[in-house]
Amino acid sequence: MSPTTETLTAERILEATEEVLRRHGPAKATVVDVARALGVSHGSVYRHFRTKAALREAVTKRWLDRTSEALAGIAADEGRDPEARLRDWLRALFEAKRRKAGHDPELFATYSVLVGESGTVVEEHLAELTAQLTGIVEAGVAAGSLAAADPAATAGALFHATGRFHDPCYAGEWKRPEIEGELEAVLDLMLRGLRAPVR
Amino acid sequence: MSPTTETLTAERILEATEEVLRRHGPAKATVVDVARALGVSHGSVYRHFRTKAALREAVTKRWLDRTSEALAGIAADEGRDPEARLRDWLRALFEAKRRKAGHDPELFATYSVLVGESGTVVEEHLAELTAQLTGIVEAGVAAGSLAAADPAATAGALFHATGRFHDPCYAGEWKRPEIEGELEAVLDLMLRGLRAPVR
DNA sequence: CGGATGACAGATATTGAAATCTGTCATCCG
DNA sequence: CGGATGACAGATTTCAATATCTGTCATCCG
Repeated sequence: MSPTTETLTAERILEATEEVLRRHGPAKATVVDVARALGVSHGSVYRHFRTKAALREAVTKRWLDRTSEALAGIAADEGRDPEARLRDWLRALFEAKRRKAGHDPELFATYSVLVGESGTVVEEHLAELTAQLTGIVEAGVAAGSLAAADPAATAGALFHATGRFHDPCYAGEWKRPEIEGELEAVLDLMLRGLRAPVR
Repeated sequence: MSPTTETLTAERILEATEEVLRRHGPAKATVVDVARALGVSHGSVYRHFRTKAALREAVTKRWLDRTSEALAGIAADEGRDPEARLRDWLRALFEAKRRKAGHDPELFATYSVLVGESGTVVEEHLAELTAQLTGIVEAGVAAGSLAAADPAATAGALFHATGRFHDPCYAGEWKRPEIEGELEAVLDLMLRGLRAPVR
């Protein structure tokens, strides 16, 4: 089962890096460890990723992209009521984060550190999420059920106002049982404001 | 004016501790430093505060109480329109935090660390702030200008939804120029939902 | 007597020498 | 020739010895 028989691809390096990060944590995971796990020299890893930071960013991007893709399904479900989609999307974002943080806190902490390092990648991820939200708000405006002068700004406000329920810096709060009710209270307050006045 | 001539009070110890924290930062400030600054032995400090943690908590409490008192003025101004008071209170909270973080980032970071250590004290501070907010919401409900079935829950939602604009973990964001507009967008969205429907 | 002191034990932090890591590149191999 | 290698320099981390700190308490002093 010598891994050296397969070609060394960026993909295989990323998988090995995830494994090394899972095992050693963000502080102790080294490029040498990754190379060792793949049975190659560390020089070979540098052929595919210019720096250790670039390698870590690529791992972070993969992880963030998995979240985006899961949510894209809800955002794109054109058949459903936009208000319900908005609620479900924000609830799904919260549940996904909470599940990860609760199920494997160390791995979640590891990725939180990576996210803190990877400026550009994170910005793009947040832009993608906000774009999905904007799409839902626009659908609501088009259908006449939601009122928003500037859907993109409104989506931003929705995302910022729910930070407590998706930002890793609040991960400790997600264990408290009241947290679900707190999300519902924020959702109720905001959606009351978003609903188009009945004429 | 040798300080040794004055009596050693909890108050004087707190002042000296603030000074030592300001100078050395949270990691390097020791009880021995505080005693040295006061010209006494460190055993004397332990006569007034059972542990180093208790001393740090007392310093934290003083700092947090200063913020609460400044905001209490806005919350208690019964003469003004509750919606305007709500906006001003949340804006004042944001401005106070932003000013501190911008003016002396090191000191702000120091207090952020202390806040992270001082569980109970911080909980009480948050309870006090939420109580002030609840008072404003109740005044609005009483005046008929705001609609809230459960003012305390609504106040909690308002506080949670504006976390981005007062929680120290977002201090880095407060330097961006767009941040003021983002707060206004969140306030607009929430206050639209809070406003009592015109009959 | 009530409050301040400083010696002390165990816990924590600092320090500097040795080990390891990052990133490069001349060299090797299929 | 194109990709893998491992020696290397400089940066970073580890580790163990050393120093400092926390919290207690028997003792001292006004």
